[in-house]
Amino acid sequence: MHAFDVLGDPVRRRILELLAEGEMTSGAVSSVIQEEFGISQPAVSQHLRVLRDGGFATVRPQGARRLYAVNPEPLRDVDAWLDRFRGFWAPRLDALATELARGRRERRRNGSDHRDETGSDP
Amino acid sequence: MHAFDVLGDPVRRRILELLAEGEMTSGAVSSVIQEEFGISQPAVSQHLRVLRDGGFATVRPQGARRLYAVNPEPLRDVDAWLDRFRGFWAPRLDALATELARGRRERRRNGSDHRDETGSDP
DNA sequence: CGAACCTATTAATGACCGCTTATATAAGTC
DNA sequence: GACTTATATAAGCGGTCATTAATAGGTTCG
Repeated sequence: MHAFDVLGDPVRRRILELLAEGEMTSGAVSSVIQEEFGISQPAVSQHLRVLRDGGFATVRPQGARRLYAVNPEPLRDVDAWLDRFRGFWAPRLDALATELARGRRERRRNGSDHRDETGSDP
Repeated sequence: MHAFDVLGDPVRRRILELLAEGEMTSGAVSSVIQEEFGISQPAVSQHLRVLRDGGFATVRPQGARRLYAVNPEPLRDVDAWLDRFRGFWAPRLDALATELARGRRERRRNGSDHRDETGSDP
């Protein structure tokens, strides 16, 4: 499943928003989501699974609970994909800032090819 | 259809990549996509429609042709949604750069609420 | 140990999405 | 005005994904 497909679901986006604020147990996530979206616990668990499989979240068992946390890699890829559009809303000065960020990101990945990291593979 | 749903499809992402490089006629887009993905002209046309409806692209008739161009707004929203995760991969110095960009973006929108622009509405 | 949690998995169902084929509309060309 | 080109729409089908219901695997605690 592609990064954007994972993010295509509002429940999964909301879960990531929650995890962005810090580690949370599966149960805590479930509570909030069930409250907000009115879906069952298994449904939430399956969304968590998709997030895990997609590399958006990591799990760490703690007794009977499972602590979930954000794994930023795929989100960074999405961010990188957006680079090619930044010119549309970040003219001139901002460009300097994002170019800085981009260059740095580029360097961090092992001086790679940059082509189509998140892209649409025919 | 939500922004991320629109971006969930590889064909649509590819179309946006093409349009990012400049205006293109429907036909030109179709050629490339049909070549790369092996789908029909109507299929491409339908994807263009989704991009139009989602506000990702604008059209401008020119004789018999239709010129498509990127409309960055929804992409900017996606970018804004990512803000809450930037801390994960843009520590310290990069933070300055993105914070610059973010502040500027914030200011440009009419000093709004910033909450959940692209978000998952329960 | 056994009962009460906490979380994940499986199987089945329903909805939606993307594709194709067929067709419509509109503009250029002879 | 007929023919071709350019693009869009309509209808129908197949597949995929989210959800639920039922269940299973662990963990804590009395």
